[in-house]
Amino acid sequence: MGRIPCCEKESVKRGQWTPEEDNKLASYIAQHGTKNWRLIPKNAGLQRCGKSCRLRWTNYLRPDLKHGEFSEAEEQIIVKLHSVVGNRWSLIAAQLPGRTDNDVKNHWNTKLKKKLSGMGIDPVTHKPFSHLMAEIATTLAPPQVAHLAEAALGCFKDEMLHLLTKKRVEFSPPSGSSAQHMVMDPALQNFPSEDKDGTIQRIKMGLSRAIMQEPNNSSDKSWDMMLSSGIADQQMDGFVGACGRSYQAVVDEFRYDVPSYGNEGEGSGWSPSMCTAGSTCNAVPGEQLPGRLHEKGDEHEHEHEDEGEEDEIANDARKGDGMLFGSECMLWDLPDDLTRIPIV
DNA sequence: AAACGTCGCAACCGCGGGGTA
DNA sequence: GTACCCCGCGGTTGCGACGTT
Repeated sequence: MGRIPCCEKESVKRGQWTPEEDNKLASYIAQHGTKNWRLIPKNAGLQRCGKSCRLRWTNYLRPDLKHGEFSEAEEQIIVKLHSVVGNRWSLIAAQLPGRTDNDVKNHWNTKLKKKLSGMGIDPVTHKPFSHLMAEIATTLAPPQVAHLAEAALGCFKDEMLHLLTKKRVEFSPPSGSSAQHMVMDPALQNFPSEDKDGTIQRIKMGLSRAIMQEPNNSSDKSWDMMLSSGIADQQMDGFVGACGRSYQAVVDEFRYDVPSYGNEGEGSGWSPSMCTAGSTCNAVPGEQLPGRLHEKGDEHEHEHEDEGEEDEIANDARKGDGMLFGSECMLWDLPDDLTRIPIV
């Protein structure tokens, strides 16, 4: 027995709302409120189903809605709350006055996910990619670690390269399983011309560093930052209550899981200072670091950068003093043959 | 200028929870 | 206890706008 449809599909209009329909709905709700959505379209003279009306009202017509760009503070709140509750958009939206769950969800899917990925942070777990790799790698024997590095290159390179070049580059995973078989497919043979900024080198270094990196200790910093960078205590109380978990549980999860999204100082929350909590990174907030991945809008930023950049990266790496790859600091000490990508 | 690809937003869909008779 | 109704939620899709070739 199937569910009874909310309306007769044949008799209702679907698709974009016209200004006339908006007016009818808005003026009806202004007079009668939003009780019983099933009756609203009928009474308002609309050929729409109640569900469609509710959606239109809650996502677009409501007078208290904020339209337009998300502020940086809002973005930080979304990211932080998402790291605690995941895709519970309504919960997250409830902490952002004037924003709907649909807004938040769309913004997350179209912007924030990419932003985090571009910073080397897995948008699902909110951990740096390198952490995920390191967690797996610590349980593996050295030969398996080599395989992991290889697999990781296969998995991440498409996304990474797309983010960096804004071009879809199709690769097939290397067919061999050992590091010595790490020969890129023909598509990559053409890549060196696009690797002027050392993209491939960075990916190689980042992944291999990731594997060698010790999982680091978390700190209280991220939580403190969260409270100080946009979410008031009171707001957080409400949120913690709404997500059905104890305050301490949420705090603990933040302390354990979340990289330092917030500001180290007055700089932007999205600055390169978004290093892993407890990392040794000593990056200066706001300073453009060599390993930072590009964002839309600064795609050409590094086009003509100092040619000594690669040396600088290598030096940093040798010193082990926390060069930034994506968003965090990693150590570099993997044999060349595990990471070598032949560049023709 | 046209064709094609990508992006972002609005809207839809199906499921599940809560309330009620 | 259960059947039904209404509503909210999260995932997905459609389509116009915009950018690139």
